[in-house]
Order: sequence, then C-alpha cells, then structure tokens
Amino acid sequence: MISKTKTRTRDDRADRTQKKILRAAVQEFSTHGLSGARTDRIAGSAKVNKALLYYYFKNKQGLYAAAVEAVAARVVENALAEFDRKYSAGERLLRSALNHFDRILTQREFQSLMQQEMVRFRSGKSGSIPVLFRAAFTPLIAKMREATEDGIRNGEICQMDWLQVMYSIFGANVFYFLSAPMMELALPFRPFGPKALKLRREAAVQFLGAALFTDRAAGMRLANRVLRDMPMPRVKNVQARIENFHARRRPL
Amino acid sequence: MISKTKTRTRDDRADRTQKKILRAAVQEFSTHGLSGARTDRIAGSAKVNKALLYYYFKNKQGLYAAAVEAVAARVVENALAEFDRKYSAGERLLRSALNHFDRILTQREFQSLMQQEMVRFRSGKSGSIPVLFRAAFTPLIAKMREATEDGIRNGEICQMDWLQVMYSIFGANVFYFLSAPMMELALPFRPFGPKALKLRREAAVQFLGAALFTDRAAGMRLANRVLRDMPMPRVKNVQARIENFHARRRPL
DNA sequence: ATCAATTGATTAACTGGTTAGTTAAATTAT
DNA sequence: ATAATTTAACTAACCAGTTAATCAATTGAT
Repeated sequence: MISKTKTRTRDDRADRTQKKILRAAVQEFSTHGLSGARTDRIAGSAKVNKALLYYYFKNKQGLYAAAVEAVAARVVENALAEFDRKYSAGERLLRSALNHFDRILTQREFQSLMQQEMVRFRSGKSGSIPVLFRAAFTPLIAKMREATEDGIRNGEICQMDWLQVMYSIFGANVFYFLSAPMMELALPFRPFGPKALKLRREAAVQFLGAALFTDRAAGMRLANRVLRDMPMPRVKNVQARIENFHARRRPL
Repeated sequence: MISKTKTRTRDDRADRTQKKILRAAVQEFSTHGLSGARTDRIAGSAKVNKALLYYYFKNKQGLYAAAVEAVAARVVENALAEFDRKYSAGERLLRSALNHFDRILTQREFQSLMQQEMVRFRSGKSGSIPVLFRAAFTPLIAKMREATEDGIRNGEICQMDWLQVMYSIFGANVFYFLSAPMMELALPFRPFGPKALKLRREAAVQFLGAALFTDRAAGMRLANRVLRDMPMPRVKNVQARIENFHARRRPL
C-alpha cells in the first residue's frame, strides 16, 4: 500500500499496457476505420502480443467501442465548460463554436473517429456505441438549445430555430477539417497551414457574429472580443502529424 | 450501325453489364467503404460473375475509382448550371447552396462516397482519385469564388473572404446529412423525416441570406424568393432507403 | 524471512473462415 | 470461324480470434 513512486506492482503494469493498447487502437481506428484497422498492427505499435487485445477487450469491436468511448469522454467534458452562465447567451454560442474548432484542431483522432462513426451509423447499427453517444451528447445539445433560446428571449439573438443554429455552428467547423485534405487539391494553398487555420478560425466566429445577432455590428464586436479572449491553441505541426499517421513501424 | 431499338449487339450487352456492375459497386462502396466492401457482394447484386469485375476493372481499387468517378461526374455537371450569369452574384450563391442540399438529398451515394474519400485522404494517398477530384472540383470552386467576388464588388455581399463563404455554404449542408443518423439519438424527432428536411433546407438558405448580404433584409427576401423558385425535390422515403442499404441479398 | 502455491499477465504458434484475385473452359454475336 | 464476353471452380494470402504454455508478482503457511 506504500508503493507509488517507482514500483511496478502487477496491476499498475497491467494498467499501463491497457492504456498503451487503447492509445494504439485510437490511432489505428482513426486512420483506417473499423474494417480497415488491423489487430496485428495495433498489437505491433503497442508493442504487445496480439492475444492481449483479446485478453483485455472482448474482440475487435469491443476494442473499437472502448477507443471511441475514451476519446468521446475526454472531449465532451471540456466542451461543457464554455457554457458558463457568467457569459451572455450569445457569447456562450460563440465560445462553444471556437471551442469546437479548437477541439478538432488539437484532437484529430476525435474528429476522425466521429466521421467514421457517422458513416457507419448509416448502415444498420453500430453495436453499443449509440448508447454511449446518447449519454455523451444529450447534455451538450441541451446547453446549446438553452443558450439559443435564452438569447432569443432577451433579444440578443435573431428569432430562429435553435437546431438550425447548432448546425451552422458545428457544420462549418467539421466541414473545414473534413474537406481540407481534398480541398488541398483544388486550392492554391495548404488548408492545414498555420496561416490558413488561423484565418478560418477567425472567419468562423465572425460569420456567426454577423448572422446570429439582432444587432449585427454588436455581434461582430463580440466575436472579436471572444477571439481575443480565446487564443488559438498551439499545435506543433498539423500537416506532419497527419502524414505520420501511416508511417508506423511494422512488427516483425 | 442500324441496331438501336431492341437489338442486343455485342458491345451493347457489354455496356449494360458494365453499368450494372458500376451501379452495384456504387451501392456497396457507399455503404461499406473501400475496405468493408465485398467483391462477391458486388458481383452478386449485379447478378454477374465475380471474374467480370476483374475483366472490366483492373482490381478492387480500380472498380472503386470508377465508381467514385461515375458519381462525381454526374454531380458536378448539374451543379455548374446554377451559376448562370443571368442571376445576380448573391442569388448564384444562394442557388448553389440549395442545389448542394438537393444534390445530397437525392443522391445519397455521392455524399457517402465523398465522406469516405475525405477520411481516406487523411492517411496517405488514395490512388488515382486525387487527379479525378482536382479535375472535377476546380471549375466548381472557381465559379464559387467568382460569384463571391462579383457580389462584393457590386456591394451586394459583405466584404469577406470567398473561401470562408464557401465553407459556410457547404459546411452546414454536409454536416446536416453527415450527423443526422447520430443526432437522431439525442434529438426528439427524426432528422430524415420530410418535415425536418424541409425545415432545414429553408433554414440553410435563410441563414445565408441573413449573413452574407450587406442589406440583411434584402438578403432574407432573396432567400425566400429562391426558395419559391426551387421547390424541394421529391424523394420517396429517405429513411427507408437508408435502412434498406444493409438488407442486400446474399449470393449463394 | 523463506519458499511453495496461486493467481494474473503475457507470449508464440496455430486455426479456420474469409476474400481478393486467377485460370481455363464455355457461350455468344458477328 | 473467331474474337469478345461470361462463367464455374480454384488458390494463395490474409486476418480475426484461440490455445496452451510461460513468466512474474502476490499470498500465506511455516
């Protein structure tokens, strides 16, 4: 009961290897999808025997579910923070938009896994994941609705359906990252370059400021204030991170 | 050279089977993705021997590329029509937004394939498809840019980056369809129901009207006019179509 | 404290079903 | 006939999942 600093107690080690497996799984699944992912590759890059995946997780799907869950939990929690009542309803919306952008920017695996899941949802069911998502997103959506309706009530926000507001907020962000690799083919610059990212980040909030608020000028001012208040998070090298995804070490 | 009406000239037949294969391939790839798709299933639902796939298309990837190309070509062509110079710049933008929505609505396979490709693009290259996309989308993007810059020049549209306009237009649409199956879990209604679709379609254009135009009221009026001008296309039963996707006949 | 016995963690090697791709023979239109 | 089209049957590779054995930490009896 004393050991904590350097000890390698049994279930401490076990815990570490489980985490190693999960990390590797998130990587693999987010780049190759459920059916494209290879259990050998996951075991390989976690430097662990393949049988361990089945020891800790029922099967490939179980591992997948665990990976999705891990990522989702990490994300939703931090998203809720921006809905603090100390901000005005309009500001809460703008803040959550920025938070959403930054979350995608810094946690690419989340975005990638979500994309995959959204595609998978179309055809039949996806195991236990629906349950997981309902639990995770319901509170987030509720906050969004509350903020929109508050804003309309006190005259800050234009009279409009809260759901449509939500789509406009999330849509542009998701689409930017979703389409960037493809857009790169038809654009004269790299959408993942730091300059382009910064520009898009600002444009997204300013666009909302211009569209949502009854007083357009006030909306723009608020957008700029929020931008000053929430600086863009540092990300080493988005482009490189993405390209490295498929450059993993082959297990013997 | 005479036969056209009922004749089954040799390469007429061949042409038909090729098309049958392509249709089946589009279905399969759009529901299961490249690695999830099964060549046996494609052959089966095209009622054709599997070897034919390899006779007409080099391999699975080749078939995939052909499927993507077929869908993309069909789509881009019809998208360009809305950029007719007889409309004002602002109207061209609103029209293309609506056209984009309707295109996704009526040709789900396109949306699905594009999603898959966007995910695939992230990790390494995707064969010959980049070339294909550059060719298809460059003119479309150019039109979009032209319309935005025209509108800014004549004062119709707010001073803003054309690229950001494009993201806002496409983003909300793509995200709506992308997220609908998942949103269904956390919403009190079905986003693919006809009522929800109609609502979203209107909201999307109205939102743009409110955000893009220097004269917001005029923008809203224009949005409503365009909506009257382009009625929502009839779609039998979106929900059913989607659910049927995975209920394909197993070949013996 | 010492050392079996026990329990949990990890591995190498294997299995069986699946699936992309091939081949050689049969059919069909001209 | 003959060249293009279509098929049935096959194969080689792959890959999710298993098994039986090994290794290492913990327990507990002395």
